Amino acid sequence: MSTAMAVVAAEDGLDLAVPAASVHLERPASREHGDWSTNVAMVTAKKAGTNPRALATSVVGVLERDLPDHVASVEVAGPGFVNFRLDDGWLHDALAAVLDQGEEGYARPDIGHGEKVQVEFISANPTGPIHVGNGWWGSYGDALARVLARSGHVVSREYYVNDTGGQIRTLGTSLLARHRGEEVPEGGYRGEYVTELAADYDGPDDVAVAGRWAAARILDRIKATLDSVGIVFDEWYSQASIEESGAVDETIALLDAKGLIFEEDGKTWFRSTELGDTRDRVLRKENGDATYLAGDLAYHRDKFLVRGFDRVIDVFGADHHGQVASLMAGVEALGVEPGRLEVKLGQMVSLVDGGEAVKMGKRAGNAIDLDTVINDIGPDATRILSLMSTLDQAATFDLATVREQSVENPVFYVQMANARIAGVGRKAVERGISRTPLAAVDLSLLTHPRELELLRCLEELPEVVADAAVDRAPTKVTTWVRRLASCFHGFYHDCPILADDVDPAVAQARLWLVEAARIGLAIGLGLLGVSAPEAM
RNA sequence: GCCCCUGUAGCUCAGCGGAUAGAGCGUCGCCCUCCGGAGGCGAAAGCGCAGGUUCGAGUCCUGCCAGGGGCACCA
Repeated sequence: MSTAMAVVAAEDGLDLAVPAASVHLERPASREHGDWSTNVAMVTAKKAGTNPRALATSVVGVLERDLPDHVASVEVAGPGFVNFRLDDGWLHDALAAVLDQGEEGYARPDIGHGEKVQVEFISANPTGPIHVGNGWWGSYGDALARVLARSGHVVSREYYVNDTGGQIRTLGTSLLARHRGEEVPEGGYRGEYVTELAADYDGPDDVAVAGRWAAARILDRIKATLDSVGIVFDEWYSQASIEESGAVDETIALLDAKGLIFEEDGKTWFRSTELGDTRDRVLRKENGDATYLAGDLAYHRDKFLVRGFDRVIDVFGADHHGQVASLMAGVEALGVEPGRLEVKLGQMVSLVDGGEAVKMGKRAGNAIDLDTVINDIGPDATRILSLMSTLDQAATFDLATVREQSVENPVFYVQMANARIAGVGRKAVERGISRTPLAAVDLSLLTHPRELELLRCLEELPEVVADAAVDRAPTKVTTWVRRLASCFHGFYHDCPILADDVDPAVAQARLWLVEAARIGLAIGLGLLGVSAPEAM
């Protein structure tokens, strides 16, 4: 780390000499190009009136007068890159840092500086079982929250419960029909769960009461399902409570004060076209009921203006795309700076099973039930699969590849690395070998390419966490975890740790390297919400 | 018609504007007197099409083609 800082300082020195805008210090894709590389010469050559290679050459000349710690050489390459080659010592220092900071302290880049951010996700209506799309986007939201929390943000996870309105009435109607042994009316909920619930219902023959009763039951089941994949919330926020509190009227009044409200056809309208929406929106219908948007605006007013979140990230399914423009317009109208509300849209997910499309379940009615998938492939596979592709990708997944513990199972590959790490620990105990204190271990004995590769991977984790947070892309953690597992398997294959003919000093250094790998895996899997079993 | 997302290897997906585009599966080879071969090593194979910006484009911009999702006083 201190080495990296020294290199950055060298780069800063250059910034003073040459005005530069987009100077990067980065890890080259190919190791032949060194450990670090900067494009400073290419970016600045034009303004400096020279060519990149010539500038790079003089830069290297300056640097070579006094090389920073751990820098073995600096050279010009390609179109004008300045490449730094480091000695292995910087990796040994990095290893010591991982071990020193441990699972709690390592890879906690403070990019949030305590920013209060709310992540709202899933928020599926309690009118039926949660489906796979919710599980996929939910895994994203949960992992994003974890990544943000690890990178210096104060995070709150929230589920907005749509426990009022027309859909709940429809649920009540459907439940009562089944309760009487009748068919569900057109447009109602026909899934088997309604029949199951109806059998237990012993309340009054009242649509509103029946609807609330059923919604509460269904919400309990949703919670149980999410709990089984480790998705938890800090807050379950009731839509009914917003409407009952008078917040909707207050919000409309706020908009009215800005001249954005008008009455027409007996309805109350929001002039959202003033703020980029495609048409104006109704907030209160002729019968006096608030629309969904009215409630949603009151809800977002509560998030920003009452509870004081600096930033709110809403994770919706792509089928809610149509809501975004009016929500954004409304939030801006309420005086919230654009940018403090981010909406992430998760594209649709489809499942196949050995090439055959998975059919929608009878139980859920019109979608693939998340519970069924979790029971099939397990919570860990459900989560890691969800986090292997980006939110923007309309992904297709094959359940057959992850159903059993098999070679082609990506979850298994990663967890196997952890099991092997634990196995090394068990074997060490068996052989009566224990780790000597780190201070007495010579980490510089780690020189095998496999060892160095593993160290490089571990050293990148803080940067990966930071990137994942900034880009709102927890999949970057998934990619890293798989790479770490790959590096570990390679190391494990080629570098015996406890074999009889291994120098005890080397064995000690390797044991500590294994411990660092354990720390890295634990952090990475923890961010993904995937368990790290010690045996398979 | 308008808006959003996507098009990367036979398949499923990764790829902060950088150098030779990666992984898993599938296909074809190789490695067990070794700590768990549930591993490792290697080969063949790819950026939808056409322009543009840039020293440099899979990545940014425009157009076209193809697929998915939206366009409510429902959520």
